[in-house]
Amino acid sequence: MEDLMISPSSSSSMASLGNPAPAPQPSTSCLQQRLQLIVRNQPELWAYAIFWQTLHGDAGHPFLAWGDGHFQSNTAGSNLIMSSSSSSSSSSPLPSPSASSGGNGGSTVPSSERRKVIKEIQALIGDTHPDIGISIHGDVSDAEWFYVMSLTSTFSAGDGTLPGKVLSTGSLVWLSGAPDLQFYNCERAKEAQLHGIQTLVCIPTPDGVLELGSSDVVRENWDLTQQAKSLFGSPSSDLMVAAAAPLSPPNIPFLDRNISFADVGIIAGVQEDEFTAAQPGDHHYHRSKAKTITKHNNVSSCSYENSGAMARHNNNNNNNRGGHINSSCYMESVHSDSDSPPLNSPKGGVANINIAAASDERMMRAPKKRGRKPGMGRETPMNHVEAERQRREKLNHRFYALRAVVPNVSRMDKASLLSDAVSYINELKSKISDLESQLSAPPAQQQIRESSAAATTDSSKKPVKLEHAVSHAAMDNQSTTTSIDDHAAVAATSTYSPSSSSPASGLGQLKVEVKIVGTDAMIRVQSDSCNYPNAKLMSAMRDLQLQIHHASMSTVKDLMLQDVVVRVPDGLQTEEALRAALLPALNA
Amino acid sequence: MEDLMISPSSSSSMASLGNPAPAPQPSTSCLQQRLQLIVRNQPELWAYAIFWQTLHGDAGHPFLAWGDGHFQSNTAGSNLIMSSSSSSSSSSPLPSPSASSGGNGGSTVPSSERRKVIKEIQALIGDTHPDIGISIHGDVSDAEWFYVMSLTSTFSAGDGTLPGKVLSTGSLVWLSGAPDLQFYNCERAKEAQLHGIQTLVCIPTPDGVLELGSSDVVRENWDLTQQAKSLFGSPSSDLMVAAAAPLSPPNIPFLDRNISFADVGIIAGVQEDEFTAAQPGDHHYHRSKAKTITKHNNVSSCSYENSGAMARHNNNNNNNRGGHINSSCYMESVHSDSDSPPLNSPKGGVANINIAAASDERMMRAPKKRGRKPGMGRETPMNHVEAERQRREKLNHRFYALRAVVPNVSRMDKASLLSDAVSYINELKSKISDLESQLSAPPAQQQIRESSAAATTDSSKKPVKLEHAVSHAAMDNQSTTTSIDDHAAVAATSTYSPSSSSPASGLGQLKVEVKIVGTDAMIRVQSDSCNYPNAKLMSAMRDLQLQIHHASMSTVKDLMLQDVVVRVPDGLQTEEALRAALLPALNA
DNA sequence: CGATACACGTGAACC
DNA sequence: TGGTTCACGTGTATC
Repeated sequence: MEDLMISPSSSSSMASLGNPAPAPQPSTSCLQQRLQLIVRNQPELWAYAIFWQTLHGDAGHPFLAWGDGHFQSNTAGSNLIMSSSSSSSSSSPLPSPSASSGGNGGSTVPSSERRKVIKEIQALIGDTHPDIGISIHGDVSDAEWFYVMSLTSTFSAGDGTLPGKVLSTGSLVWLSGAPDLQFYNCERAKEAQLHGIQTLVCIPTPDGVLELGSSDVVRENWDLTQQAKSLFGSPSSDLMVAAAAPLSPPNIPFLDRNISFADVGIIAGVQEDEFTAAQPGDHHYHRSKAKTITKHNNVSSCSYENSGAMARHNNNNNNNRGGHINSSCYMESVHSDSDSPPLNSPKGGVANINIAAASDERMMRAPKKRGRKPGMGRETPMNHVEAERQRREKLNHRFYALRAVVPNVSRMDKASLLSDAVSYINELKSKISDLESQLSAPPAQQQIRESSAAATTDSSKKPVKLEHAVSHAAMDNQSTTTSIDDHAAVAATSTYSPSSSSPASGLGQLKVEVKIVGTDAMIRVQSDSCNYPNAKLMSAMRDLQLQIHHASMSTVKDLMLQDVVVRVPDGLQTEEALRAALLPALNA
Repeated sequence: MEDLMISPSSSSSMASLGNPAPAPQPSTSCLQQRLQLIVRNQPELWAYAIFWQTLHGDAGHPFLAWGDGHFQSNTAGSNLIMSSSSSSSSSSPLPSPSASSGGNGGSTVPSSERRKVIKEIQALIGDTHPDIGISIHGDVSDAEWFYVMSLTSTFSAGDGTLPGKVLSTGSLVWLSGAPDLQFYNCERAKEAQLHGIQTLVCIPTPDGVLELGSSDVVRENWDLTQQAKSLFGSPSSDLMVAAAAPLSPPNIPFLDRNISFADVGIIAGVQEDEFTAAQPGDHHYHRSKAKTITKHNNVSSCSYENSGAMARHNNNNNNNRGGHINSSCYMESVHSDSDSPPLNSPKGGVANINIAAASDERMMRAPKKRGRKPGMGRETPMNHVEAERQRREKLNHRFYALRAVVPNVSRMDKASLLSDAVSYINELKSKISDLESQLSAPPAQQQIRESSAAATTDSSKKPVKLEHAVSHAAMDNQSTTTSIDDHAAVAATSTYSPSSSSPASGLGQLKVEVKIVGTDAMIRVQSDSCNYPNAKLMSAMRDLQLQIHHASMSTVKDLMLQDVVVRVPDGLQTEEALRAALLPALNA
């Protein structure tokens, strides 16, 4: 069943240069089969799979629209299928599903009405594209409703939506459990959670984003992502899948150790050359640049019948000077380890459609759905390298995730990312304290903020580095420029100039002095006694997570003096920073 | 001159088990010589070296106190030396240097007064331990002042201080340049920067932390760290130093390729066994546990005269089953790669005194002080492994930095850290958007957010996710989200079980007394210091519109005392009423 | 060609 | 014991 359609159409030859407009997407029919395959191929129960395909609207700005979908009904035979191959290139986002369903939560829509809406959508879609079918069966569950309503959704790259985020960052997102969905910074995740989806996964592919949803809590699963990548990542990966389809992998034993690696190397070389021309893969995803057909193929083992022994890899490149081999069984298969290459790199890349050869030997594991292979000799030996690989990949995904939420990643390497994340967190912290202090205070001068809020999605790759302040953050960023200024002000002087900011407060009587001595900081605040400056200060300090050693405040007439000794927090180690963090709260 | 003192005293035999109390530290005299040696041994100008030695206070919690120090005066002959071998085991931190110098910045203290203070300290130290000497010469520079004042500092492991951080993480910290110091999350770094220190390095050792300071900007330097490790990390590493002293590697040619790696393995094995007994090394520093004498030796190549052939490494371990060898020439030298073992791991370890064998062939480079060895043909070969090592270290430091700013790091591994950082950032973002939306909205009922904000900072690991329901959708499709968020927010506030998380907190220890005398009320609150009871109290009083006359709060360990004198409000004229009005806010 | 960055396989240590 | 994490050396790609 569902033998893979080999889709020669998506040839990798287009990968080198980005001609963004028509976006080489896999053919829809093949898409459908792939979706079904990947959903059914899992041991877990997945409710649906949606392929969001990358389209390019005005100005070439990419966005995601429904490419194809498959709903796996839990009642046996009735699967919901909706297809729509790139209806148009219009960039105007369609109304979001929830918006169209009115203000109330989607789960309150009765099933009958849902069916009606589905039919309407069917008609609508069928209008633009005839080769689709929506088979509606008796009950329209919450998940189905969510699935169907997704048909009208589009997501622009880099916005706060989950697929959009995944598209722009190229990093996989795996939300499992209602809390994950509920509190992930994404509307669609919450929507899904409201519709009973417990696990939501978005996997970037060269042509778009594959989304999977399940009503169960499914823990992050490497196999699935690999299967997804092999199915959607590489156009000719189907070969692999076809070969892998049989449950029991071909029993090329090769169980003798000490195999001459020269042999393997030769095999690898042959395979490699063969595929190097056919399917260029690039695994250096984070480099943008229209990449040439570099690749990084690995010959990986497979085999193991019931054996828990995991396959091993032999990492070699074009020339056959293979490395050391100390593993056991090998099956010839090409492994190009590209893990979720971000489609558009932040730097410059126009060519955000690069084909990643993601065929991996592991996708043939658990060919249909089987949990554990119990008996097995020899699993430790190579399990390790495999596990390590998995660990690396997980770590990398975490890096991608971090990269997704941290704006202004100056350089794309991990170290910069980390330090940028640190500074960004500090920035956010101070901004929060700023805001909260302003909030807790009477709305005196409020016009200061309220600046941008636009400029979100434009994700201009390059110029981020400067004015490392606002925006670009994709999701939030509507925030203010003020905090930035604070940071900038902090930069230079060690001896803080008392004036600096604080111009807004109007009445001149606020005075804040910060002195850091050792690990403690002394904060002296002189202010007007009205409007509860003590509460402001304490709240601000709480928000800054300042641990108070001692505090004392006195009111004389309408003047309040506050002296506080706190432990210097990690994030605000300079007097200027501390003062800057406290000030807005106080004159709010 | 200053030939290496072989210090047989610090035998590695004590390394196996951690008897925390008297902390087997190297003898002071040896310490002093080592400090001098390492300072003078560098091509760069280092102002001082301080060895912070690990002591164990109450409950075995380790902290760092002055072990020994050496100040390298730039004026030739007058070096400042202060020694103090573990004056006591008192855990109460001494007053920080700046605090003792009064409220103004340390750099403003006149030199004469500095000298006086130094003398005082000298007397103080001399009292507890007679065998120390502080030689004060004419001018007391800023750096000297900083150095001297460090004498009274202690740092507890894991706190925000630099040595403490290094002690707890076991990772080297190298801050070069004023900005680095200024913005590193550490008070001492900033203090140092204020005193003209431009480069601050903290190197973990088995017995403490070695700190080096320089008035110049010194780039991260592997030689120094290795020398430090060999001097302070491994007791018998000096053997290696002596053997390694000759600059040009011994010209054992071995230039024929295809060398039998069995030979190398044997050599390695011999060397290994020899040193395994003598100097146990552990390079897995981040695991605490009283470690046995495991090691991880590598036979590394060297040689390569002018030949363009790159030297390659053969990585093998105890048993000689070496990996692939395709390199050329080898020189036998044991390379035990231990990099800066963290003394106490965050997890459990009591035994944080483990000896790390840090003998490395590289530490013998630049034997006295010479910058570049020009002749050195071929630096690329192992420069690479070196560079890679440095890169790893840098990355790790970034990780530590991230760990420092991200609260609630569930587990200590990198992956968890990253994902926690992501969720934390998202949390912050959502909070920001929440606040901003609230800010832009009319300040109607404001107490709702108040509570949500209150729940934020408490460090309960898990339930962080619950709070921050609101907003965060920010830009896309806020239509449906608002309702959801409102729901969530309402739920949060209403249910909002008192104390919410905070299970760890003191529980029953909240005590509130209210005494009304005349028109004033005295409020005494005794509570656990966590979760910012001061902010709670102040906010509550603001909400009750209590005009504060005077307030004072102090924190002792995890207990906070707050005394407030307020004017009795109109609505709450009885002590009971006032107390009842305040109570819920306090145990919220 | 040097510097930098990354992934990989591997040994080791901890649960 | 097995799963998991880590650092290391190495090969390689990119700038």
